[in-house]
Amino acid sequence: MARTPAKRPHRKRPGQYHHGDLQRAMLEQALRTIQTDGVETLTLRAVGEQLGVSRTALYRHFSDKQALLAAVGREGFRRLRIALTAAWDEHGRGRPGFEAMGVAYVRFAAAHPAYYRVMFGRFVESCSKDAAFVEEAGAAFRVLVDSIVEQQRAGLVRPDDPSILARFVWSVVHGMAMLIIDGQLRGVDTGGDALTHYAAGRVRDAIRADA
Amino acid sequence: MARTPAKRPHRKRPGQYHHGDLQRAMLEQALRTIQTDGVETLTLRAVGEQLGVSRTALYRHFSDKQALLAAVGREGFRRLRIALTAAWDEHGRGRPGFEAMGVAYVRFAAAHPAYYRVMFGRFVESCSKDAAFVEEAGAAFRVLVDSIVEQQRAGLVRPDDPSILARFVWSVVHGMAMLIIDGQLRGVDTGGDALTHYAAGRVRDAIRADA
DNA sequence: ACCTGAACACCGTTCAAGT
DNA sequence: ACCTGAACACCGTTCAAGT
Repeated sequence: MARTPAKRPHRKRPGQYHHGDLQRAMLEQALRTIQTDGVETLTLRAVGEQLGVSRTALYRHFSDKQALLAAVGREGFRRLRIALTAAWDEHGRGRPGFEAMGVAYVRFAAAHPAYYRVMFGRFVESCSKDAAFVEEAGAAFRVLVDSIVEQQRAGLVRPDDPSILARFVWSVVHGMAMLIIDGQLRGVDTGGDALTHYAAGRVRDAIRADA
Repeated sequence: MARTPAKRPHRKRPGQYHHGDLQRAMLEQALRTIQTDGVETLTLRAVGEQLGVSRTALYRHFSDKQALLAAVGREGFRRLRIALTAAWDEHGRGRPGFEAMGVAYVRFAAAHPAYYRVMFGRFVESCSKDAAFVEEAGAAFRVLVDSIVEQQRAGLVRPDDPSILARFVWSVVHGMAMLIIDGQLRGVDTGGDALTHYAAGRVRDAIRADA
């Protein structure tokens, strides 16, 4: 998976007044905080403080806290889409590629749980007003739909409506991702590897053309 | 589905000092608020105020806000389990019964989204310390596992490890439930009926013994 | 045993003022 | 244009005191 190095956003020098690229720095700082401490403990005050900037400086660059979170979620969907495309391409754009996509999806969620929580769940309601967020989420979903259409053309997948088929597969990976993130599999299959592998086989049987 | 009438918890009379059954009243009031306004807007202060009681009275009955939410989630799992058992029993404890369980699961989530959000997602971490919560969640899961074992004995379902098979099915319904609740299907299949119906057929093919 | 009221340490957000 | 500082209206939680 393409991993962007977690470079720390620079603190403002005490002397200078302007930060430089405060918008970007705030997004990165929010990301770091969310990844280490979770979304629920993210405060605008702390973000400002860690950048050596007033706690209200954020409002010059984001309309409010929700807008900051929408930007985080949007970045998450971008990374997820890249991970999915890479898996699909690198494994031959067929059944193995499709399975690799599923694995990549679950791994992304397991590796960036806080990220994933911002992308889905409870913020989405307010994020749905953010056009860029919706667009990025749609782009990620389209990778899945396209891969299904391509497999249907190759006679690998049953010729049902691709978008409902995609929503079914999405449900499976999303469900696994959430169960893993919420620690619902803790103890029996913490990372969800056994489940992911098993589900890959079941989904293959569920959607194959030659059933 | 068995629906408990949403009887409003009684306000304390201004004159009297003791409320009576404040613990129960607070749980019910929290439920009402969550169902109408969502979890994120639930405040202990409002709960107290609506019951005509001081905003700190709650601490006599719950250790903190998390404990209140754990009690809500626990009640949610109880109702979900009852709905699942009813669907399974009333449709013949076979393939139709299993499909009815799946439908009942998704319907429960769609009908009580805020409930479902408390049961899963982000609170679970702290709820996992609450023994009663964990027990109730386990009981609901066991209904699913038992139904799978029963179908395996009848030769209807492939003889894989029942618990991993159950986790796969759980992922499917949980994934659908979350997508519906988060409004991710809004516009195309808002209530998720088309998806639920389609998924039922796919899951049947995925887990059938005579594949 | 059960509840209150004031107090504490937090929030997000606004707005006039500074640079 | 960008940032600050004080202020406002909220939170959850603690704790001594009342009934």
